[in-house]
Amino acid sequence: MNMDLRKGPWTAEEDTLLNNYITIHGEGRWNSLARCAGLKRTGKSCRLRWLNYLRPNVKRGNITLQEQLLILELHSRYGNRWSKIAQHLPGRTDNEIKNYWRTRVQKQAKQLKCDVNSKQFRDTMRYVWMPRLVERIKAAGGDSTPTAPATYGHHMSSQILDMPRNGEFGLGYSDPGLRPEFSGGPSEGSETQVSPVSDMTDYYDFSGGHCSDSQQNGVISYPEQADTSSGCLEFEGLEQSNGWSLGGGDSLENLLNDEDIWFLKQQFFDDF
DNA sequence: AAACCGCCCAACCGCCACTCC
DNA sequence: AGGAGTGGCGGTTGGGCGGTT
Repeated sequence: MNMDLRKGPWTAEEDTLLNNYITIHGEGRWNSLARCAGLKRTGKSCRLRWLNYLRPNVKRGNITLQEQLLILELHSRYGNRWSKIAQHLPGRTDNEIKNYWRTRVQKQAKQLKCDVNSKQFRDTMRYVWMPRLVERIKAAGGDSTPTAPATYGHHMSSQILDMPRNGEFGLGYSDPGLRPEFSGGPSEGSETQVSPVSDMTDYYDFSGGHCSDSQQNGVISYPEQADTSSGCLEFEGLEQSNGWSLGGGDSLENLLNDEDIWFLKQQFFDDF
């Protein structure tokens, strides 16, 4: 009924109005809040703006390696339940995680010409990207000691990062209500930062590096996966036949170059 | 220099669940 | 019980921007 409701990008004035009102009166009852604050917006719009942008401690951009790993793991568990995933990433909104997934992860699936929900793609994430993320977090986060990266509580970090040498991989949340504790705001300390456009690439290195500990003998066991028919995926012979290895890199964008895509198709997507 | 293209992300939309009267 | 109002969630869109031709 409201004829002059505004849509589209928020102005600085609107942000100020919303911020000031919530500072004084608190959030909630969004429709009446919008009216009382003098905003020509729907309650929904106000709520979204507050939760995704104005709310204190909200983090935007620079999704860390640790956060990437968490997102991948949590998505394998929860699927597209973004708000559920966001609960484990303090300061991150469901919207941002959803955007991250669509722009970064789904892009890789697209390059592989497979469905992002397919078992093949999930396996690629689990057995290739995630172990590589763990390695890179370890490498960037410091050393081989149990010391946690700055952004994680020790409980979480020990679960995520102390990947057993026998190649088992899994975050192993023993507590379903576990929430990793980040030490501070964005861009702090030794937190492993990645640029918004370099998230998940560069984990493949076909130039001839070495296979990681997590993939010794070319076999990765993944005992915690209940939703796949096999908990073990063979990487045997990959290096020999293709010179494939999992060397380091700095960004995921280059993770799947043309050769990588070709190779992965050969290995995992032979229905092409 | 300008046109084009693809990516990113803020914001909107539709649906569903919950609460209150 | 049921209808209205509201909140929350996942999917989708479109504008801005940077890179490329």
